[in-house]
Amino acid sequence: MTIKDVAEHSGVSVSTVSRVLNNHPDVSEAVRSRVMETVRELHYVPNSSARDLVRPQSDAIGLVVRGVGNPFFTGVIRAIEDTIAQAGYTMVLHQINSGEDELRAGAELARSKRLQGLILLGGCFDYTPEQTAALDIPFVCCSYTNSFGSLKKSAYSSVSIDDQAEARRAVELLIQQGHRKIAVLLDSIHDHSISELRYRGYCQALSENGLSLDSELVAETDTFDMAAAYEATRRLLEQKKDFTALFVIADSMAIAAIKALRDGGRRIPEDCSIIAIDGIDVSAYTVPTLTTLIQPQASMGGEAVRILLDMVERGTGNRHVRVDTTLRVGGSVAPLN
Amino acid sequence: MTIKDVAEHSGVSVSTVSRVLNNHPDVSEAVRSRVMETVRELHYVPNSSARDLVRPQSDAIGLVVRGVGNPFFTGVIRAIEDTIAQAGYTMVLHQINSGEDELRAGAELARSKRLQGLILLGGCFDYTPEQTAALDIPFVCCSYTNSFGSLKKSAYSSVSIDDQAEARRAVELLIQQGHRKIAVLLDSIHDHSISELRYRGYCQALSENGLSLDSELVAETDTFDMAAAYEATRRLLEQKKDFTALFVIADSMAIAAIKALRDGGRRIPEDCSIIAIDGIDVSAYTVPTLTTLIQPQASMGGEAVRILLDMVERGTGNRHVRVDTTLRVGGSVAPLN
DNA sequence: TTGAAAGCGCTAACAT
DNA sequence: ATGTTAGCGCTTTCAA
Repeated sequence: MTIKDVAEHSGVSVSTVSRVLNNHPDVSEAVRSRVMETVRELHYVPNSSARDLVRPQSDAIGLVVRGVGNPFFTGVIRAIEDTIAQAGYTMVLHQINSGEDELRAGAELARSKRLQGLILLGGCFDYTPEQTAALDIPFVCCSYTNSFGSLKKSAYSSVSIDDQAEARRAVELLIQQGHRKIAVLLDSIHDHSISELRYRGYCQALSENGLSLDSELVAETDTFDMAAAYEATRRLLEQKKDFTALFVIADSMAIAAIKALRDGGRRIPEDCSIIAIDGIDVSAYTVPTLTTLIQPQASMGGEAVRILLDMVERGTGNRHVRVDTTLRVGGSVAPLN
Repeated sequence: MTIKDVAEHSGVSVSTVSRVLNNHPDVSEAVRSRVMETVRELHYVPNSSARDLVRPQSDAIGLVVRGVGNPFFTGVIRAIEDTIAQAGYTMVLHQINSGEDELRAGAELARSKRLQGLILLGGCFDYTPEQTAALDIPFVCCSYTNSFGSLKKSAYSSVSIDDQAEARRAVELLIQQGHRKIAVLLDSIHDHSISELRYRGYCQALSENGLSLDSELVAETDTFDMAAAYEATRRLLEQKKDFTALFVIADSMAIAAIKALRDGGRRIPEDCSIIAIDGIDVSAYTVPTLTTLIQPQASMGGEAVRILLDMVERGTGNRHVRVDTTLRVGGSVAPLN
């Protein structure tokens, strides 16, 4: 079932069918409707490989996401999709899993779909110039930076929060409430990624406020999943450490931590305050509502697209945008009694 | 940057480059390494449109998902991806939004990627034969059926739970605990979809147990989002209806309902029991843990792939598989005191 | 307004 | 072991 079949079936040439399919004006109404009729009848769908192959360039913007299931990403993806569509472009989403290399995936997507630009969501923080060289189109890192890599600032674009500063802010909010024994729940202190940055902010807040770091109050999960977060929190409790507050580096982990604490007999916030960073939808429905620093998912997505389109359309250079979080005052933080 | 550039740059012909790229055995080691070197140097990535165009057929299985953000889907998607990979095929994921037509999207994907088969996740329950005719490859509906459409059983495959029966089971669990005033929280009683089926189960359980349907105990949200579920539950409470139990058609909505009830001063389960259907990860971390009928995400995904590959490889006919839910006994249901 | 034909980048015969 | 070449399905000049 090709355009040729449609052409023969309607008694016209392939170029005429192509014109009809692409809404070219110079086709008689009679022919147009005859062709459309055939298309319907034959359930013809154009082969987009062939289409993409021949078209000089597409209107496609690529989005490579590591883990579409990540609830934090869903809001960002929605914003990206909307902004791209509004600008008259098409979004091509490509999902990869934790093992895959997002730069290779992006490069491949760029070729195969003739992308105009690329947005990366949930990538690594440690690219080298050699790795990004494979990408010959503009790209922007959404919700992360190259803090642990060797890329020059001018070699990539990014939209992100200041992870370390925001983590520090979160921990300081706890300190301001009188807390001194503050535990932290994170993926790993050496992941060369978001977890490490936020851990630095935690350390910074402690030291700036004259508190010493107690390694027994640092709970590592080695993953971002909730079961691990629950277990790590339980272990923290078992050590009978007398922490009165907990900083969690992600909302989803905090949801599990809340349950572990309550299952362990701690009331929140009376016995233990808890604060996190992310601001995913579901964490607004915990009991008590999770107090968290909300990353502005919508504006991060929108900004990423705007930076990219500026580069694509106007040839502007790479840009880095820092966005601020917003404190969601839930009920999970209280002054130390 | 095409295969031709690579060929010229390495001083060989395009076919030799193609052979190297596709791991054909009949290439000398010297030439192979020289070509690979050039590929790296030039950051060459094959144009997959051209590739797909020329290859007789691919090893691709398509997955069209309405709303990758839906937490229920993530487990299913993971299972589908794993099973497809294990069988030596490649998964092509295509995400669509609520407005788009999954059949058209699937047909387009099938063409463009030369799919061997298609899995639909989150589609409509009311296809007509005309609509599915556009799809000329085997497909299976995952987590839904054609209950409201006119498709013959032999015209499509499906993997799903028996929505009506499972809803009835959930409500009966509440009745067995002595509850008589049972409210229901759902999307719409006339959505020609999952919500309507589960509502039927609710009605059936009531009537079979001699309970009358009270329309004031039916809360419709007209959407699946949590904010609407929260509001609808709040309204239910405001009517001061004396229900002692609540059946919610989806876990995510139940999470919001729990909060609304607790914010309204109801204790769970002492003042109000709550049960749902789905079994998403996060609902295991509510306080109390949500009691729910778990849809076996992993086996549903795996089964969908197996049905599809049977059709693709062995030419077997369409098949329909019903899977059972598993009760997760949380802490949100208690006997009527 | 329509048709003929070139060519997009690639793979796979078919030659050598 | 390597090169030459014919298409895959489509869009787009160029001619008529």
